[in-house]
Amino acid sequence: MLDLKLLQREPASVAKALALRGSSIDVAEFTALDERRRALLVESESLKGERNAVSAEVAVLKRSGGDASSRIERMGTVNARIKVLDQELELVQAEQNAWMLAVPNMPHASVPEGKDENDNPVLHAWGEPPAFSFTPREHWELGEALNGLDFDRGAKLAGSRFVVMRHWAARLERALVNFFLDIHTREHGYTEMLTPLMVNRETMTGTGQLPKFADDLFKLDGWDYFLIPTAEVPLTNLHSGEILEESMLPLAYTAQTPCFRSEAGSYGKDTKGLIRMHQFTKVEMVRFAHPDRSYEDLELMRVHAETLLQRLELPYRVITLCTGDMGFASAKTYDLEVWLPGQNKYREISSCSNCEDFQARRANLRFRRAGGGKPEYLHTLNGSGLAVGRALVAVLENGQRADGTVVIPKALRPYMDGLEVIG
RNA sequence: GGAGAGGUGUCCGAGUCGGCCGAAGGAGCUCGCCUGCUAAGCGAGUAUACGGGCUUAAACCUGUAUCGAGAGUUCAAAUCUCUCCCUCUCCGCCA
Repeated sequence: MLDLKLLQREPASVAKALALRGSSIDVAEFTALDERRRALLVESESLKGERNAVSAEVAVLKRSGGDASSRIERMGTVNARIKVLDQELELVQAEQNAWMLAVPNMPHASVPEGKDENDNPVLHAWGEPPAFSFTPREHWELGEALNGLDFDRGAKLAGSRFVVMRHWAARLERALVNFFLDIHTREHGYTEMLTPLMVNRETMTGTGQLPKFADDLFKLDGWDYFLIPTAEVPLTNLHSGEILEESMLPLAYTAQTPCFRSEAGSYGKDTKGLIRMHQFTKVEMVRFAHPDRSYEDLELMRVHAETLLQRLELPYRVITLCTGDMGFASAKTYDLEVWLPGQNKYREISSCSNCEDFQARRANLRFRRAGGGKPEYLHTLNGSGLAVGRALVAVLENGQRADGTVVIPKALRPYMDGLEVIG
């Protein structure tokens, strides 16, 4: 959610910033709503002030045995008017709130301008795509041939975009999870968390999934619970409503969770393989940063994600999302794209974003500077570290050999009982 | 699922027959003093949100709201009523 005061003071510059990301707001509509809200508020509050004053007089009169009936009678009409005003006010406030919740975050000044994913500049690349003396296969061929990925049974049990992982594949998934978590907790200073996998409406609103993107979520029938699409949701909402000490910042959390996504609107995209599933595992990093230093935190988090790919010896590149390609809540995002020889292209495996105070305002995440002062919104960041299913894909496709076997990256072997080759 | 207890400010904790409660008291924190040693003493201050006034802005002044959430009764509710949520205890059930 954007700052109400900023919208009141400089609606034109807000609109300009949002236009960069291809989003338009109706400034006139906002201004009209806000002015209406304030007019109602002024009248209602002044009448309530009168009522409070008269009530005090009534109290005095009653205690001294005086007659307060005329004042009480007069308050009857005042109360009727207050009731009408407050009902109207509630409607206007609800409308304004809905309006505010539907507006995306503004891009940071350092974000390159652009229209869509074709305008995302490459920040840097690491590693060389391996050269094969044969035509590299896609991961689902390898996975099925090696009897590890069972898409047929996944479909039988649940439907399309589900998989059953067997034997080495299940083990590899767990190895990746443990490897990622170990590095984040031992070397990067993150605290490992285990959170609910379903959360309530308020939590989903705090990070921005609701109210606008309900179609992307799985909701439980008969319960006001939603399956989390990423651990970002429970982790970022962890301290909602709290006021943290400045000395506690930055807080760094990591969690591995299944992620559930309806993938509505992605029909026909990535229908084969593990790339786009209704359920996938992801290790997430979330940071609660000091607003003065949140962009340093973003660079740090990006490096944390990159470290994992380097240890796995997987070639990748980093792109900066342009203004037109960023997510709803983000002010700046880096995507890590890993090289997939089977597809012969780079595919997203991590997304690291600084949401600044956009989520903090929704979820009421604040801190107080040392030495007192008013609480301020902190900045929230989130990044994949990494998407486990896609990491498994990358390991298979990059490690494959002509005979159909797959070499496991050295860093992962301790997590696989020393196994060096699959197949 | 059954029975009971409870949800108050950063924290702990008082709120009697509804009014003088934004809320006693304590801790913590901030500032000042004192002391001269890692502690103590003294004094003052210390909620948030949204409006209005003033202002370049802030400070400041002022109003309203907030004592789990919502609704109701009343001139007036932390205090009464109802619904819901959450926590705790006991029983049942269960991994």
